[in-house]
Amino acid sequence: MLQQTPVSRVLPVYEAWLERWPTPADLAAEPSGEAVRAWGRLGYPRRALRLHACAVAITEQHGGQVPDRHADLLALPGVGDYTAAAVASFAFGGAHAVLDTNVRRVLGRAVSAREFPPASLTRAERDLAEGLVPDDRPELWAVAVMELGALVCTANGPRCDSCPILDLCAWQRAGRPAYDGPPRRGQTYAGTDRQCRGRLLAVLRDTDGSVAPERLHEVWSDETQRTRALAGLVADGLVVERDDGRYALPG
DNA sequence: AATCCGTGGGT
DNA sequence: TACCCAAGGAT
Repeated sequence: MLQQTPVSRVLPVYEAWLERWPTPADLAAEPSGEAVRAWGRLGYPRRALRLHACAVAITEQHGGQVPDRHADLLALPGVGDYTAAAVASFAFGGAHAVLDTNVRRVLGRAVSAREFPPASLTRAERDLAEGLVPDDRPELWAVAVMELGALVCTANGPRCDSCPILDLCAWQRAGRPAYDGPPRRGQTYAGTDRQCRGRLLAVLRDTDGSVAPERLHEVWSDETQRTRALAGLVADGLVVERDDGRYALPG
């Protein structure tokens, strides 16, 4: 849930989710469409599908227990290098470089004197991060660096006056120079397939049972784009077309 | 390697 | 008002 989504928006959904499905087996026993519905408006609903698939994999292949090894975590649906490292470290105390957007920014500033990290994770960043993971209580290091980035060393308006490592920050020492790398393109959204998919799925999510195609027309009039987006949702497994031509979340 | 994939709060 | 971007992953 936290992938590309702020903590404050995740928390209420997370609480409700765990109350309804306390264990992986509980979630695995449900149709994937229920996960998509319960995902609500967190965004990137394919994550809901993958989390459901993840619960199935844990139930069927790991005896219902979340695996503790990085390689096993990495093999789970929707779990990439960051999430595998985060779970292996936070939950099991493993020594891994937990490289999320916050950590990349903190290390980029404190060590490399750059306001923002490169657009994509570089080998140099990984080498640096791995070299900093301590042997003793590595999970404390991981959570500390991440929280520092989330609460103090923020992307905009960093609270440098209350930073605990200000005296060893290379970016501070360099006079906090502004970012001068290639422009990081912003995501336009209005009129995109993403927006269209979001509108279509919202109709399905907020409706019990199935909906007629006409209901989808109401939220996106451009037929070419609507058809393409709907086909994409079906291909992703987020939506199913029934024999009677109506649409529904996967049952 | 570059693109695609949602949503909403902050500025 | 328009940006910016947030505990990324899959292809």
